[in-house]
This record gives sequence, C-alpha cells and structure tokens, in this order.
Amino acid sequence: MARAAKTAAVTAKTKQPLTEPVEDYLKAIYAIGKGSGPAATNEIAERLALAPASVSGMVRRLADQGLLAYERYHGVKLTEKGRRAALRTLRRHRVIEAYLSRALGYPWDRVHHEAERLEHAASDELVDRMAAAIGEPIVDPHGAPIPTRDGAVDETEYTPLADLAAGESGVVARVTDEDAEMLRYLGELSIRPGTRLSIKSRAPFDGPITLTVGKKEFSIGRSLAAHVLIAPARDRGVRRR
Amino acid sequence: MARAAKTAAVTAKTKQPLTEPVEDYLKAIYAIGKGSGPAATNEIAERLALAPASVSGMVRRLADQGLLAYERYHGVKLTEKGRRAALRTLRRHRVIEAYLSRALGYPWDRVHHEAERLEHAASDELVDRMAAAIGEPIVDPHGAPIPTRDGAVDETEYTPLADLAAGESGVVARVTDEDAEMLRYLGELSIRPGTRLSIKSRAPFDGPITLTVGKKEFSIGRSLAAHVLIAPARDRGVRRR
DNA sequence: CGGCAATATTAGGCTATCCTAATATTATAC
DNA sequence: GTATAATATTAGGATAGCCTAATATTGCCG
Repeated sequence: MARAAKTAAVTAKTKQPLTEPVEDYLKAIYAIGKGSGPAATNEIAERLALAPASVSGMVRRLADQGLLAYERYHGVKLTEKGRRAALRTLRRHRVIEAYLSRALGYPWDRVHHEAERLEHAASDELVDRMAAAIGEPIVDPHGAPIPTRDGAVDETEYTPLADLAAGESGVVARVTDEDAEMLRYLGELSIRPGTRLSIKSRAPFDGPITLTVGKKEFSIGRSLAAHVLIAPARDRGVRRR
Repeated sequence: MARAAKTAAVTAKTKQPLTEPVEDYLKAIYAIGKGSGPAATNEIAERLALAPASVSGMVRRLADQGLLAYERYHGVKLTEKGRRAALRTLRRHRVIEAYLSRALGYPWDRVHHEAERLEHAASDELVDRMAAAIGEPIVDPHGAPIPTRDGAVDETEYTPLADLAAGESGVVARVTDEDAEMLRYLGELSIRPGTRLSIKSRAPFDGPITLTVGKKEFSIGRSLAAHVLIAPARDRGVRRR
C-alpha cells in the first residue's frame, strides 16, 4: 500500500511514457465506454484477452496513477488525464494505419495488426511527420476518425447498414471491425469508405440484406451489415484524406 | 535449473519472437565483436547501460537458448543463430533509419533514436516495404551498411580520417557515432557520407587535423576524426542509395 | 427479500529483467 | 609466483504483468 502510493506519486511527477500494457488498457476502456462511459472488468478482460483477475489488479494501479476513476465492483471510467492518454494512442494508431495504407501500399486488412505494434513505439514527431506526409488525414483506412493532436475527435454517429430500410441508399462511412478476413471479404464486394450503395431488399427474420453497389448486386448477412456504417447520400460525411 | 532448461527447450521449438532486451543484447554483442569476435561482460553492460551482474544473468539465458557461446569468466560470442538474429535487428534498424531520413525528412542526427524504438516493433514486411519504397538502400544515413534480407553484410573496411596523412584526400564513407550533437556538428561542416575532402595538415602530438571540404577549410580534433571513415577518392566505396 | 448466478476481487504464484552487495576468478605487476 | 587490481559471477531482492483458484459482492428472480 505504502509502496503503491509512493509509485503513483513518482510517476505522476516523472511523466514517464506509459507502458505498452497501460496504453492498451486505456485504449480498450476508451473503446468500451466510447470515450466517456464506464467499462466493466470483464469487458476489458475480454477485449485484451486477459483473465479478469489481471484486470482488477491493473485497474487499481491505473487508478492510483490518476488515469481512471475506479470504484471496486463497479467498473471504471477514464479520468480526463486517462482520456487524453487514450486519445494520444488512438491518434498514433490511426495515423499509422493511414500512413501504412497510403504511403506504403498496405492492404486495409493488414494495417491494424501492424499499427497495433507500432503505436507504442512511434514518437509524436514520427506520427506528426507521417500525418503531414499524407496530407493530414482525418480518417483511417476503415473510416475511423483520427483524433487531432490536441485530443479532439469527430463523434458523428452513422447508421449501421443493417438498420437501413429497403430503398434507402448512402455512402459507406466506416467499417467497425478489424478482422482481416472480414475486411478482405468486404473489400472484394467493394464495400469500403466512400462506396455508394443502396438497399434493394431486406429478408425478414434477420435475414440477409440485398444491396446494389455500382452495377453489382448481392446479399450480406445482418451481423456483417451491422459493422458497416452509412452516411446519408447527400451528406458531407464521407471524408477522404 | 530444471526450469531454465525447460524454458530453453520450449523457446527453441516455439521460435517465438525475441524480446526487446534480447534483441538489444544481441545487437550490442554483435557491435562489440564486429560480428564474430568475443564480447566482455563489462563492455556489454556499459553499452546497454546496465549493471554487469545483470549481464551475467542474461548472457546465461541467451546461451541456454543457443544464441551465444558462453564460457564463464571468459566473455561470449554469438552463435550462428545469434548472429542471424543480430543481423535481422540491424537490418531493421538501418532500413528504418534510411527510410526516416529519405521518406520522412528526418535529420540524420535524430534517426538513430527513433529507429532504436521502432526496430523492435516493425514487422519484416514493413521493413521490406520501407526498403522498397526508397529503392533498396545499401547504407543507412550514416553510411553504415544495411544487411540484406538473408544476412549478408558488406564488411569493407575504411580508413579513419584520423589516420590519413597530410595531402591525402578521399570521400566520407561513414560516420561511426550516433551522438546527435556530434552529428549535427559534422553536418554543419558538411562532413557526411559522399563528401569529398582532403587533409591539409596534421598538427603533431595528437593535435587537430586541418582539412578542406569544397572551398571551406577548418580543423577538427583527432577523436572526432577517428569516427569519420574515408574511402579512397577513386574508390567505388562511396555508396549512395 | 433470500438465494443463486453473474461479476469482481483477493490470495498466492510465476517469469523476465533489473539492481546492489558479497564473493569468486583471472590477470597483472613487481 | 604471489598480492592486488580488474573483471565476472552468485546471492538475494524488487517490479510489472500475467495466471489460477478461492472468495466476496452485486443484482436479479421468484
């Protein structure tokens, strides 16, 4: 106890860079709470593929460092400090993804994996240079918004493709899953940020959704469609670069 | 003991990626032994800024993993496996340096620091893409040779500027120090790979060396000159790209 | 509102890596 | 060729993270 308190005091002063696991926890908590909401121990554990017990321990330490607000048995929330740290990591991650994709020709199904490792090692200077080199992108290759240097994020909400009615159309704004296989599949269907599409029909009882993309027509399942976010056709929401 | 043996057996099979500290040890040992020679515990410790006792421990583990040949009280040498691992890391490091310099405009005095962190996180694919993007460089921004994918390194030896006689001239092939201040200073003097220069005079008793670079003339100390390697003027040793 | 399921936490351990202090070995110098 | 200096190793301990098993808390359901 005495030691934990001392450590917290030291790190608070020292401002030493956060460790890799710590950044991962903060990112996970941010993702679960969408920036501000609470995150349950089990959810964090699942997202990080760790035992819940490990999370309890770490969460206490992060709270000691002032990164989390933590009440035993009641989950955690990011503090302002934690939120800023999470956004720094998120910015790194997404800038790196965008850079890998645009400057180095990485396919969109592999950028996540690579960025996951680089985000902890890249300096702010590097990230800024990357961003500058590709024209200060505002979204990553999956359409996720890139936080600005000072921690602002576009929080526009889009409609899941799964929720559109037959006859409606729009433009893909974002794909909210990093699974490589899924991304490759969507890529084959040309479903990626910027693609215009319209709903032809929706089979009942959670059945597949049939849609038109360019001249092609095909059906996809609901769960897949839930990961594809759509901006209304006339909306300026389709942000490239 | 039994446990150590078991761990070694497992990691030997598993072929899991080496940890960051392990890669750093191998790189240091490679650098000290110039690829094949022996490295003393204290030298390794100094280079990595660790206590010698820590090195003793780690070195034993690396030997258990078959990366080093180790005889107590007599230093270590890389095994073939260790050498290959060291060269992989070295290639990463130097490709990254070259990429940062050429693709992202990093000044040569800062590439080392950044590469030091990225080399452990970058995948082989990324490194290969970087290399391809800047035209498969064969030296890094300091003129150090980049090992090939299959572990070959150019081992050409150059003459330290400090050893040239008055009247001789040549082209800077390499600067063998990563100290940022030193690099900035050399940069101001235009002393960098590719620069042609000639020795005007050498003051006696380890005194300064006066040289001509383009139209400029100035003197530098012996210890600095020892870090500047020169290729004979007509030699093809000045490798750019 | 008592009891069980779901959820979370503590207890006790393990590994990798580092450190300091104590000790051992080698090398050097006279 | 032995004493001392230099070098290296072992002993003992710390820390961050992770794990499993045991235990505690919460919350919901009948």
